[in-house]
Parts: sequence; C-alpha cells; structure tokens
Amino acid sequence: MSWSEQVLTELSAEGHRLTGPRRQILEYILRYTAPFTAEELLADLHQTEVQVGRATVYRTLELLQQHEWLRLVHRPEGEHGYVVGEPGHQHHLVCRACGKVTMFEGCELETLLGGLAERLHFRIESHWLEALGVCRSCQVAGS
Amino acid sequence: MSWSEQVLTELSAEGHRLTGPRRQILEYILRYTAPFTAEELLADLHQTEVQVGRATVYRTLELLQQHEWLRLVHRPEGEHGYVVGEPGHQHHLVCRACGKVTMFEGCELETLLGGLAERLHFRIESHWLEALGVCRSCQVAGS
DNA sequence: TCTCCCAGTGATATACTGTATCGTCTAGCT
DNA sequence: AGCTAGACGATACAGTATATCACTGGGAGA
Ligand SMILES: [Zn+2]
Ligand SMILES: [Zn+2]
Ligand SMILES: [Zn+2]
Ligand SMILES: [Zn+2]
Repeated sequence: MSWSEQVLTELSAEGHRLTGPRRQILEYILRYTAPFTAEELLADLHQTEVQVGRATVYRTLELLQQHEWLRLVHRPEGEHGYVVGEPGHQHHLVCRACGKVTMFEGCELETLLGGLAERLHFRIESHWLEALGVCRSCQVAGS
Repeated sequence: MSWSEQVLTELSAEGHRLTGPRRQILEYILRYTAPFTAEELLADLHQTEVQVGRATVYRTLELLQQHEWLRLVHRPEGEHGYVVGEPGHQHHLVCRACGKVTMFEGCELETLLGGLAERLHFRIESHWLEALGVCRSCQVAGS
C-alpha cells in the first residue's frame, strides 16, 4: 500500500472527503526529494495542468501535518519545509548540499533529557531534534 | 561585563558602528523573559519614547543572530522567536505555559549522532535540539 | 577639536506569505 | 437521483519582510 493510498484511507476513515484536489496534491508531493513549502508546491502545481487554489494547498498541507503524514524540518536556508513522513516518533537528517532528508527512528534522547529534566525541574513533553550535514551521495560528488 | 557591553565590544572590534538605535535595541532586549519576534520588539519599542525604524530592528536582530548573541527557538505557537544567548554550543527548554526559556550546555548527543552518521554514511555538521514542556514555577502554579 | 566619509538609518514603496470570507460545487450517503 | 455538509477557490485582506534611496551621525584621521 503506497503512501498516498495509506493517507487517503486514513483520511476517509476519519470522515474527510477524498476530493480531486487532495488526490492531486498527494500525488504531486511524492515528486519532491527535498523539503518544500506551501508556496513552492503552489507554484509548481500552477506550472502543470493542475490548477488548485491557494487556500486548498495550505489547508491540505496543514491537514496532513496534523496527521503526521507530513513533517516540518528546518531547511538549510532557515525556513521550515514539509517532508513526507510516517506517523510516530522520528527525526531527520537534512543535507545542506542537495536538501535531501533522511529519516531515523528510535532516538535515545529520553534518558539524556530525563536526567536533564530532573536536574532542572523541568517537565519535558516533547522535543525537536534535527541534524544538518552532507549526505553520502553529495560527499562522493564533492570529493 | 554585561551582555550588552560584551556585544558592543565584539561588534566594535569587527568594525561595526555603535549607533544609538543599536544600543537602545540591545538594552530593550534584556527585558524579555520569553522568546520575541522582530515585530513584537518593534511594537514594544514604539510604545516607548524610543522610535526605531522597522528595517533597523530586522537588520539588528539578524546581525546579532549571526554572531550567536541571539538564538532562534520554536515558540509553543509554532513560529520562531529570538532569545538572548551566548556564543557556543547550547540548547533550550521552552515552557509552553509561560514561554520562558532555560538554556543548557554540554549535550551528549555527539556519540548518539556519531553512531548514526556512521551507519547512514551521513556527515553531520550541526544539530538542532530543543525541548518543549513546563518549567518548575508553572508546574507549581498549575497544581 | 574639527572634518570628512561611509556604514547605518528610516520613511516609503513594494513584495511576499498566510488567512478570512463567502458563494459555488461535489463527494458520499440515502 | 437528490440531498447536504464538507470542501473548493476567487477575492480581499492582514501580517511579515525586504528593496530603495536620500539623509544622518559614528568615529578615524588630520
Ligand atoms: Zn545531499
Ligand atoms: Zn523551526
Ligand atoms: Zn513556565
Ligand atoms: Zn547539542
């Protein structure tokens, strides 16, 4: 079952409608290999025969992010971009050369943050971890 | 030597001018206990007798951030805010109740990320770590 | 202390980004 | 097929950030 099929299934199960624009956006998103913004997606869609309204793009991306099918990461330039994700706890490695994102799960931060929280009397509820560097293919290309 | 004096010294050493607006902004920044945005600082300054131009506020904050005298953190609402910082490696705990930020240094992420980088053949150059939760005083107040 | 030069300022205009509104349409159910 | 609430999208609007450019004043050197 592909990513877009999974998303459509879950959305439908929650009572959301599977409209044409949503299907088209879902399909188009998969073309991206690097984080993208709502404006970029909108502009790219307008280059094609697909004509989707600005509001719909923003609404759809936010809906997907709330369901964790999309995630926010910091792009090397500084702003936030969306990347395709899976529900559950996960973090990202962002390549500053090509922008590609590598996911990894199972971070062992809980113990580290647990000790810290106890020491500072701070109740930690969630954390944001992200690494910036150079991916394998860009290392090869650069050397 | 206070934070603003340190900043002024470094800026001067690099050939930047110590202008009136810069001094006033530096002084005002220290009033904040929670992350602030450029627009908020601008509005707050306009409430006082200090009249600084919009462009100057944006330029000054960016200048300070480049020198790591200011840092960006995620505010509970989602956007980025500035907090006073020191140059060097450091991370933040952000309270979702009062917004206050607690810094901590010396994270032991290097080993964790080191193993990961080797496994994924990803050269990690920097990382972003931030925790969201409830600070001590807000825990007391809430219970 | 005085002069001069240019980094810095700030008013204005403009571009960019995101949201509110609201009439229309259609997906999905009966 | 018909109904209806959810979704769409054109438009207007609000908020955020940057470009421009004439002017100012910080500070180095005379
Ligand atoms: Zn790469
Ligand atoms: Zn961010
Ligand atoms: Zn608090
Ligand atoms: Zn660290």
